[in-house]
Amino acid sequence: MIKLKEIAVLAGVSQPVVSAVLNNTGGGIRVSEEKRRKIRVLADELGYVPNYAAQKLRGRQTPTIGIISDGFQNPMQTVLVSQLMRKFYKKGYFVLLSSNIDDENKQAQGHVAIRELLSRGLDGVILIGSYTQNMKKLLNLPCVILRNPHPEQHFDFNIDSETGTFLAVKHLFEHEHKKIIVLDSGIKYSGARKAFQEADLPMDYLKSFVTSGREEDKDVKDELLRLIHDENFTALVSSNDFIAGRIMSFLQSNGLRIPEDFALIGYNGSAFGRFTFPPLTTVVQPLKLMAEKAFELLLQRMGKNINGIEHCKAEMITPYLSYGGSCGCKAQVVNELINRPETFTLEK
Amino acid sequence: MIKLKEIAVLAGVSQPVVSAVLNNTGGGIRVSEEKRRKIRVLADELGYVPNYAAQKLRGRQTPTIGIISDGFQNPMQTVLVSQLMRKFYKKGYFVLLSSNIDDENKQAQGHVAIRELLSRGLDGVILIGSYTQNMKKLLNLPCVILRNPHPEQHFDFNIDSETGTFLAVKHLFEHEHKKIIVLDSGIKYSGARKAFQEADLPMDYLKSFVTSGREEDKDVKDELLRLIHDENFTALVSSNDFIAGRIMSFLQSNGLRIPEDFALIGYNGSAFGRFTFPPLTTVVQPLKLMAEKAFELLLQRMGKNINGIEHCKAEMITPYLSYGGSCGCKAQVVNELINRPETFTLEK
DNA sequence: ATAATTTGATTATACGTTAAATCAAAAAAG
DNA sequence: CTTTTTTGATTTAACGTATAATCAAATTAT
Repeated sequence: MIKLKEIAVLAGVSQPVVSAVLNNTGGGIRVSEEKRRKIRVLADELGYVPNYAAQKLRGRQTPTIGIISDGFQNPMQTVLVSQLMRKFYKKGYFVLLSSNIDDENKQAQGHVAIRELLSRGLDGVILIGSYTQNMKKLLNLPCVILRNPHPEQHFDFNIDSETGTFLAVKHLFEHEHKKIIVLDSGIKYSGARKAFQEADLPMDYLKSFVTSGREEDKDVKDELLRLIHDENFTALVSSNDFIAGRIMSFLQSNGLRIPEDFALIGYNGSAFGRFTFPPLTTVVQPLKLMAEKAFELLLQRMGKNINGIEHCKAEMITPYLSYGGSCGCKAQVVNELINRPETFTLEK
Repeated sequence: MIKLKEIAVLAGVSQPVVSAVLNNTGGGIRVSEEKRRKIRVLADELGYVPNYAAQKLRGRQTPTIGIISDGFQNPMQTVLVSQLMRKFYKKGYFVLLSSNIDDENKQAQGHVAIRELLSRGLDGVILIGSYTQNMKKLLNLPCVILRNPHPEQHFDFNIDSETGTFLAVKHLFEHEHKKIIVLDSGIKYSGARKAFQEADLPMDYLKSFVTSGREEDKDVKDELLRLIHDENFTALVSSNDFIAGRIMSFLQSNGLRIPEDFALIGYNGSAFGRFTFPPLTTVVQPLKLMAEKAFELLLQRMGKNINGIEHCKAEMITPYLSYGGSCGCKAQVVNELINRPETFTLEK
């Protein structure tokens, strides 16, 4: 790698002159126009790239944000990451991404990703997904934590899945559905329970049902048909849009009309829901909003130099419904973002 | 930020001793067990994090790979990125990601992402997607370029989309289909043409057809039904799996049976194809293979210190078919990876 | 008892950069 | 013509770390 000194020798000047020229920074140094040109040409020809380590050591800051996610395949996370990158770029920050994949297996080795990233000189960090406790002491700089699934751990923003199904079920009530299946037995199911309690409906009108959505899940399909035909369940809230789509196809191929005979609501707001027929009504996770909030909060914390972890906000973000035709509404679909159909970007 | 010298003062030793202890590195320095313990405890308590810039400047190398993609929302790219990260992590490399989003708008500003990333001390780079010419001279270190859409630019590996549709159409021939619709007018359509030429079938048996897959695309739906009912087209190769799924739903709700009345083949091998009914036969893009090849090639080039761009391989990678039931095959679906249903990981 | 070795450290130095302090020569001001 | 200012630089120092060179004291060998 070529360095300033080498350029300086070739240009017949001292090394600080080269530095001053290439950085357009005074530093009190004045250089003649002729030499400036010469230096710039040389730097270009030799392909000079500044040594970051040296610059950084000397105190020069390209303000940099680290985003550490526990994976880049989950579309929710990639949406968050993309949104955040865009925002920080616009604000003049450089963004470094890394992942703590596999760290679960290597607890002993420590959190390579975060350690490495930190040591590369960050001004702030956004942590997405799970992280383990000993990241804590490493994080002695401003950070914001998103969507941490472990309840005993900290987070700043998390999406309120419970309210998601709560809203979905309440909406189905508006379409006169009383017997409803929910594809979850955990937090999303509990949101449905709340809606039933609030509406004073008997709990056996609410069916929890778990399926992988796999092709060979034959029992599940039979059971689904039984619930519909024998027990008169008339609607279903899925745990994600893909499975909702699959169930839609399955029921349609069994002669049921959606939504006339059976109503469906998906979950996640994935763009895929705009490609079923009828389009899915779905619970949208406001990832853009979440990114926006995380962005603002991190800027704030960096300004005040607050080391995030001790001051977590633990704010829940409420999902909302996007109406396709599958729930029984007259479909009023806004097709904002369909140009990248396999992307996960339905949110308004 | 705490530094070695401060620990040294507190421990009552000189700074190099602290360095030696915390790095477990001889350097010729011997330290008593008692002081070692003391130093380690102090470092832990004070939350010492080494200054990367200084370490790097001093010559310490955590071997690092940069991956620069033109976006992290496209599932194809995130699969590539995830695969590559995993491989490099296993090999002991640290991976930094960045994106050249928005750089198109800021030509003048130069390629911030790549510049910043480079200056952070990389040993090799993987470029995914498009890049512009002046990245070239920045890239004076080993690199591998994937999937470059611009034909006038270099690449090492690219997926042969033409052969994808070629294979799909040939497969439909095996199921006795003769009149086939292809949802593309570009390179994928050209693959279909080749298959028709090879089979000596008239070109008007092949219909090119472009749709956004949008809900409101009413003309397209009418035209599709017309082609099927009036012109006896019996099969379709889609440009992606979502649209294939949407068409499947649409046709089913119009009383057509898949695959008995009409056969469908998707494109991309997205996991979503396992959630339609019947599951989609789809053209799988061998992203894992691509990642594997890129990984190997970069290691090779780093070993030999070859600066990629001048030595691009321009190797095409051939897609393959994964058989669901939608083409007419007895569905023999392997559900390897369905536990993350909205992920893009069908590949075997 | 003296020389040689081992132990446990210290001091000096270099990595590439940038900013501050300094300086010589030329130009402008008195 | 001398003094001051301006121009165009050079030299020095510092960022935090890690290694090499050095060194004093303690231990072992002769």
